[in-house]
Amino acid sequence: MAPATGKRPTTLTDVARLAGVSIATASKALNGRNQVRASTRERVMVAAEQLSFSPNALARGLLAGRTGTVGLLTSDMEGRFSLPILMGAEDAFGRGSVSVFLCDARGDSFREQYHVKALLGRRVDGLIVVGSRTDARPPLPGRLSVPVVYAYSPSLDDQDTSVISDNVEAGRTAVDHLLALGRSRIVHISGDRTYAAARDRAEGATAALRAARLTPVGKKVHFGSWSESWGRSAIASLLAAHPDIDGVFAGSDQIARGVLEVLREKGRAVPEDVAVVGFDNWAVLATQARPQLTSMDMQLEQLGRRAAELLFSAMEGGTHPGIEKIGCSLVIRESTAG
Amino acid sequence: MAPATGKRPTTLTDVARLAGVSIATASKALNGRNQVRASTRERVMVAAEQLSFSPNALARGLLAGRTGTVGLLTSDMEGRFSLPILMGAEDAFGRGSVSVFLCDARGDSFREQYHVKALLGRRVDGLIVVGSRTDARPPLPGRLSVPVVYAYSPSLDDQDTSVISDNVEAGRTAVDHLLALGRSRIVHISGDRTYAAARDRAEGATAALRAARLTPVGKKVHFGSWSESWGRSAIASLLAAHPDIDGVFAGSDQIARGVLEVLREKGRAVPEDVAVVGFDNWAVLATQARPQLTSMDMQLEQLGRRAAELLFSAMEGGTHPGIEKIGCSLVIRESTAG
DNA sequence: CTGAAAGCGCTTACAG
DNA sequence: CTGAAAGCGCTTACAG
Repeated sequence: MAPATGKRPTTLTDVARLAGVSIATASKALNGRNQVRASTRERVMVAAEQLSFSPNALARGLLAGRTGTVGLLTSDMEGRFSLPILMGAEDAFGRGSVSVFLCDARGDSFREQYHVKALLGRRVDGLIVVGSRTDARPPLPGRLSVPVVYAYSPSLDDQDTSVISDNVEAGRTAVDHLLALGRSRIVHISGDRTYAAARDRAEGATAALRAARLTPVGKKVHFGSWSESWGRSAIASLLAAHPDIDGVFAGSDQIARGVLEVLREKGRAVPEDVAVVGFDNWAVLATQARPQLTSMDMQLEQLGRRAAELLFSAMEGGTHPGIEKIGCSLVIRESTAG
Repeated sequence: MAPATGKRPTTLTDVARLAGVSIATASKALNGRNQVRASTRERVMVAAEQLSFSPNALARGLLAGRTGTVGLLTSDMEGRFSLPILMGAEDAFGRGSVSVFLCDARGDSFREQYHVKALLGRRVDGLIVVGSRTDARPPLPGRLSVPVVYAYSPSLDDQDTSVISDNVEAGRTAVDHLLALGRSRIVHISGDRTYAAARDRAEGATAALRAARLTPVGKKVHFGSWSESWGRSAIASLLAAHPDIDGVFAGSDQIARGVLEVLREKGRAVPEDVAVVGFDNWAVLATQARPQLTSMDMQLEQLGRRAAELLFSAMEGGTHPGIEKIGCSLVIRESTAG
């Protein structure tokens, strides 16, 4: 049925008729083929402009076998991870060519299947799959007809192409920063240990301490949950047992916010008495903390850009099996900078 | 060129050949037309299954004149508003039929134009435009060939279809809640007054107070910015001038968090001494506050559902000029519940 | 330089 | 019940 707002979209036939040429010539004129007389091209362009002609990408895609469309499949319901990745991917693909469409599977594998089918049915040229956590995930089932790049959360199949943040190195960087400030009574308070993100960051943090011939205060990493309330209760009991703590590496900015709050209440000055590093560099939390929070940034836009580059290359026939890691950067604010 | 991962997608022709029928019959069998013998249908189904045939939506769309695709154009870079709206829209369109693709214009009208062109070129059946703030926005330029629904942020053209949250009523609801708790020394601390959201909520709040023959403490609404730090400084100076404040309506959960923090520091018990209501019901902030924060919820999923319904109806030829308002709901937590 | 024709993958009257 | 044919809107060899 006809759309409410109007007139059926103009077609190349309309343009050709108005310009008084065949559709073949109109097509060539519009696509910059050079077997067209300048004046003819001009007439066609004017006609197209006048009718605000916009070529039907469906027809084009049908012919070309590629649609200039990429699907980004996410399960990140808050969009905290996937939107920056989407932006990075869009940037990498650039304006002129490829469009990225985002679908949300909400962590439901049935819905994921549905979206994959819908996207493939619409003949996207490739797929970027963004996980909601950094743990490796099963690859999309079935033999897919287009290349796939896994971002943020790698595929379990090491023949697939994956791009992730280097959480181990980030843990090391965070602790090295505290060490460089002269801190030596350092604790690592992190989130749910069932998350690879928690374990990886802890691994890096522990390695950095070990390299400095130190062990974490309390002799272990303190796993819990990704929440402010865990940050509060963890730091409270740690301070009671180890009043000499002088550095905290928190597994997330939420945890760090809880830590900062309790440090304030206990009268510990940050960063003078205790320096604090968070993780995620989530602006809403980090810049509004007292003091403002130093945090590790996963560089998600860059991750998205890289995912797009790898996908583009794969669409051209390239192969990139394995996991590529993107470095995280340290964003220094008041909580470690005085 | 051929995609790296493989074989060109199977076509109806492949299926028909394997089943030993014509493509016309294969098509009818697959689409449940009833002019097909049961055993033939069965053979075709098996063949399609075996080749994991997925019909080319481009070809279908070309024929049908509609693609079963809707574009959701957002400018909300954090996704806090647009992702819930996306989910609501997906739900409303249901599984079987329409897919929603999200594009991010990042508040840049050039990029918005680009995305609109890309979406229309791909022949979406309709467009949902989601703003980043509640202020009315200029309509998409040009005569579009598909219906458009504006969500969250209405179109300035009252002939367009818009769905928004009822911020005025929400302001009233929040204050009525405080009044019902017996509070009478109420302040409203809100965000940037250049935002319609701030002004609308303030209008509702003021009306509710007036209806109770009260004026806000300090005789005015306290506008500032959408941040915790503004919440902190605003409540601090208000408490100094008006120590008898017993209720706070904050224009956002971020502001409310700042308010709660200072109330704690000043030794005011919440909700016993001062009851606090926030706005947005942003789980990360509201559930981790001390005490947990009562907040107004804009029901964005419902807003998305309604936008999808209106768009669907418009695609069928219906018209719905004007602005439809979705009610916000009060989510009661400890900060007003004792 | 220009246009008639074939074809991308599908659906739908229309004959048989 | 089945299939040959036309056609959706476009592009691209191929003749002229």
